[in-house]
Amino acid sequence: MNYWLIKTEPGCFSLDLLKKRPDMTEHWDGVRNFQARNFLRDSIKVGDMALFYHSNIAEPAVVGIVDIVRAGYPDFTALDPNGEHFDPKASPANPIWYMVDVRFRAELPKPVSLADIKENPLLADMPLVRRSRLSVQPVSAVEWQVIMSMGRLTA
DNA sequence: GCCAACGTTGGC
DNA sequence: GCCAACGTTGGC
Repeated sequence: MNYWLIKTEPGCFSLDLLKKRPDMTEHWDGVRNFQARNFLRDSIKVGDMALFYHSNIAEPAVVGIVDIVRAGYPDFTALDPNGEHFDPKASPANPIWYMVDVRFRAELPKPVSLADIKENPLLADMPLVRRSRLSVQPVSAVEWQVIMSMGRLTA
């Protein structure tokens, strides 16, 4: 079982949206970065959990956690010429891009902001802090526990 | 809205 | 295969 952090802009895919449909899964699609793609395709497994991070807003923060309910499979949004995530190089035989399905698990009673994360020396090695724009990144067990505790979420 | 970081593209 | 130009991300 591994831990991850996935970023979304709440304008297009917010935790609230997931929360409203606790019994449904959602495709987490549109990732167009090779390093992130590799994690989605090769590393993320069913049963893994991910921190749900809202970016590109006034106070970017980890706002909740989601379960990975389906491991990497081809991101069909790359094949839709009218879609926002269309990639002319992708084809059914060579999908290039991958996505996973996630399901709402919990909301953090206290969102953990990027500022909070930067202040905590235990979290200094997170790619998030190292100014990476990576939209899917691994999280260590220790980092996970620290963020759970900062977010006042008890298992 | 600005701009720094950084990944990708394409000419050579 | 180098590297300049360009596009995107995302914090501020």
